[in-house]
Amino acid sequence: MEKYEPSKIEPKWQKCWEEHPELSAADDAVNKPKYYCLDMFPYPSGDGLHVGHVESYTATDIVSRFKRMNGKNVLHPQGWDAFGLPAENYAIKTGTHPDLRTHQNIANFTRQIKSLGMSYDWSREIDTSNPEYYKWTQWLFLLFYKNGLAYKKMGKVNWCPSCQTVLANEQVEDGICERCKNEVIQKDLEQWYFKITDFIENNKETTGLIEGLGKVDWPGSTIAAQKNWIGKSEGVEFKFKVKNSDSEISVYTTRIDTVFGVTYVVVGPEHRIIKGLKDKISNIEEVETYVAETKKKTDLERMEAKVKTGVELRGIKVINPFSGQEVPLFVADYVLSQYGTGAVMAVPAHDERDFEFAKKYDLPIKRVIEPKFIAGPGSDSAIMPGQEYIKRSAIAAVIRNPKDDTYLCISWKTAHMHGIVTGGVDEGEDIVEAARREVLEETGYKNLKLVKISDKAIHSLFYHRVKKQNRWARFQYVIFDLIDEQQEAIDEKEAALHEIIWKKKEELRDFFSVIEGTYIMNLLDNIDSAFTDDGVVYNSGEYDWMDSSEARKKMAQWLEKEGIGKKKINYKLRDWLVSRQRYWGAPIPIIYCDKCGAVPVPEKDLPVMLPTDVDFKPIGESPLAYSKTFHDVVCPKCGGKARRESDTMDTFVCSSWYYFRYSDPKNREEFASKENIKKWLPVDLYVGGAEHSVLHLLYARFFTKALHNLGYVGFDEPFLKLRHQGMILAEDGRKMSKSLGNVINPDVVVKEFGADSLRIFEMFMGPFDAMKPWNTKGIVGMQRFLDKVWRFSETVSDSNEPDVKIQSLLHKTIKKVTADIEDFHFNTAVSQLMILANAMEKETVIFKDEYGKFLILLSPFAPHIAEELWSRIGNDKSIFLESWPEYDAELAKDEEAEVVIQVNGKVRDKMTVSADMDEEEMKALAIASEKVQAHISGKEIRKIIVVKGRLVSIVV
RNA sequence: GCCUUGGUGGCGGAAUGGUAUACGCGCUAGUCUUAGGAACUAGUUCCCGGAAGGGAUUGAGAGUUCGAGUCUCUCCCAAGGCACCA
Repeated sequence: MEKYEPSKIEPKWQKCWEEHPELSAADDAVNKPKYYCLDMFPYPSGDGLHVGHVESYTATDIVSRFKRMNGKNVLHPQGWDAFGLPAENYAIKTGTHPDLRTHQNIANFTRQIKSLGMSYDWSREIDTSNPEYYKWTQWLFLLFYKNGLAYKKMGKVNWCPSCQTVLANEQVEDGICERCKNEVIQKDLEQWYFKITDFIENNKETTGLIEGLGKVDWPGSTIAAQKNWIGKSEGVEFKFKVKNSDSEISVYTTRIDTVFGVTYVVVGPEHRIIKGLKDKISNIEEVETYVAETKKKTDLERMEAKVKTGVELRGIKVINPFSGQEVPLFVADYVLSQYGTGAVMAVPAHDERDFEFAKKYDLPIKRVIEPKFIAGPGSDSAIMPGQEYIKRSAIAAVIRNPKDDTYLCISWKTAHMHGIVTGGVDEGEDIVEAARREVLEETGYKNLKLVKISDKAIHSLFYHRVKKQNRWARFQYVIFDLIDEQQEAIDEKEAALHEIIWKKKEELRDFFSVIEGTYIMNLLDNIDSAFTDDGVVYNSGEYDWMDSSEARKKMAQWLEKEGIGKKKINYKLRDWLVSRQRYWGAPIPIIYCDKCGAVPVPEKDLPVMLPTDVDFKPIGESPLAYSKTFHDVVCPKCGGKARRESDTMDTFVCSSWYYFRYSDPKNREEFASKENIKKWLPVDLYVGGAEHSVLHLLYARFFTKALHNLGYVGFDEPFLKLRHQGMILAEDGRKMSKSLGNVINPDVVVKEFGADSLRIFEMFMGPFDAMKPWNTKGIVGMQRFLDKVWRFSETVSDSNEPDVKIQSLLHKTIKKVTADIEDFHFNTAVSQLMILANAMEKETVIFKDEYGKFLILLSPFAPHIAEELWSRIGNDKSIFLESWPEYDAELAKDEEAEVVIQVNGKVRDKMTVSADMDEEEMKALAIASEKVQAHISGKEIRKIIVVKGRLVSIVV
């Protein structure tokens, strides 16, 4: 038999599959259950395919082939996200038209993908820069426009001076353009927006962007990232009255429970109250100078400023509606004008920013929240007397509050760890005994009962607060409550305890303050940080001793009753800015007429074609504006002189709906027909990089929701199941990058090892979603494996006398590989195939049926070699027309099982018995074992646990 | 700081609460070969021991359990996302 040479067989089968497109085509007509398996379509960059592309495309190829063999009508398309800045920048540099460059790149990508044996339905290929495609991008823009979801407004926008275009908030990272890494500045410009904020919450029948995340199967991190980006916060908005004036200042807060701690109010520099109260502000010049200065700063400079700055509006006092207290008013640029009301109530004791500011300007800091370490009955951190004694989960202190029958508990471990107990534990002494001893010395009580308490509750008290100060507090005293084993005695003991506490009150004052019968640790008398957690409210009038959450509820009710405020929900997400002043994108289909204003281009005139007579140099305005053929038009409404909108759309608009187009890529009447959308969508499996966790996925969801809301589609989440491939690092553990010269080119790997080896290797490297380093030596192992499979095809025999061992392993493999593909555990699927191959190789004869089934299992992973060997064992049809094998639970069973015998949890012997031996028999055999006898003889057997076919555990 | 995901041999990694280290790489020895390579065979978590055997071990500590990599709690570390959003 000749050697396994991938370079010979792979091109051969690729050609054959190309001649038989029905093997990978999605059939609109057939009435089988559908499965839509989608890759995030690539941007065809000049660098060509990356090993990361190979990883995700192999995964979807495996799933697609697997689903087809399981009788599904699979839609597995590929296309090109062809518009975008790199091609345009390349054009500026070299003078090559972006269209030409893009299509060269697409040709290269296509060649590379085909060389990997991917089973795409190429008849559905799409290209967002093709007028047949962007016609519908424009049509969707107009659909949104007509329904009030696309609008133009003047506003502060992110402007990248280097790219010479505006950017969406999502494309700015830390004030830096994510593309070119230059600083982004703020500019006032009139721009187009999509109303994505209409869909944050449910909108009529359409599930909102937040709630919809609850019904999709997506990675937790991506769901979290989206929620985080939307940034929903629930709070209240209410008014501070300005003293001696009709003016009011609305503030927004999520922590109304801290309102009695307000010591000043701050407005952002753009707040209109500054103008409104101009006459009353005694230092107006100073204020105006400050405002002017902050306006000059970029967002980046504002954020980078280490020290908070601000100016008091002298002569102005505002009144806290809860306490009636008068507090000063400040202007400071740490308050964001765009968020909430642009004004905040400042609570330095419980907000880090306010704290910092108050320290700097020497403003009062008033504490109104204490950490909650007194647990009420029913709470899981509350421990009531009479609970069982638990051996090592000691306590240090239990103090009862007789007023409401709650207990303060301090765990021994925690107390000791933090130096609360000074006595310490002697070497080798039991920690619980140490506690008893110390208590005894302190109090003279003997019948101490130790109770278990939640470390978590303690944690919030000691660790959290103390660590924030970057030092460990040390205590000199400890008070123990005594909970006697006799319930009756408790009252008496309690009295005694209180006596002790009161007696020690003087000494204790340093760290316990006594408030209303509740002992509150006064650790932070010298506050050097804000306490920002929820806790118990005090110094707050009628709200005293409520939990933060309860106080928030009651305070909001009061505000609403008084008519000074209301509950309010705020979001960080703003509307999506979609216009770009660049050439290589889909033109916005709007015409401006002096008479009629903005007029949508009539549908029959779509697409608005990108002109070719332009210079690409970015000049701060779209290059389209200088195309005579493009710019000057007549108004479609009145026939008068008019000009076209010269901006193009953000490329994310093009990629927000492409998954619809695949269902009906050649439709000239609609973006996709209703039947085809209904037939194929939503997408069952979507695979792509985690870098799209926020932008693309959020925008695509918005498009689907908008189309659902307008009645075009019957579902409101486009991607049911989403998986991200993990990043593949270079061999040195660093990111692959051109500048480091450590990029692996798939072409080179295919040439040296073959596409099948590359595919299997990328699947075998580790969990699909994990970051993993490349290792060229590792591919050798894959080649050896495939070589082995190739070699032992020689031992295949027509006879059908099954080998029990191989048959059992084969069925186990069918079971595991099937489950692993469903679960995206490709690495263990490959490993299981290797185990089967290793076993088959050791046999002198392999039966054809078993070998064939093995090849079918291998085929989605390594399609070329599977197809080749399949034909070599006498099949004339493609292996991909076979059905996926089913496993037989009976055959997968082991006849014999190796049973482990444990004594006190340690493995002492093993025995091989028949798999269905009953428990009594196993017990008897286990006890009879010599090695076991050595460990149990002379001892009493207390317990025996038997797990059938697995183990016997003997406890002595 | 917050959110998310992780931490297991020399390396990538595997393990429904039930033999930790499957599978692959690497390494060691051997077979074949003029030689190198390839291929094949055996071995390979660590410590003690010639062996039989024993002990330790899944970032650290504790808890639940006959039994914990896996469940609970605390701490430490790493990666990624968000971040002056009140």
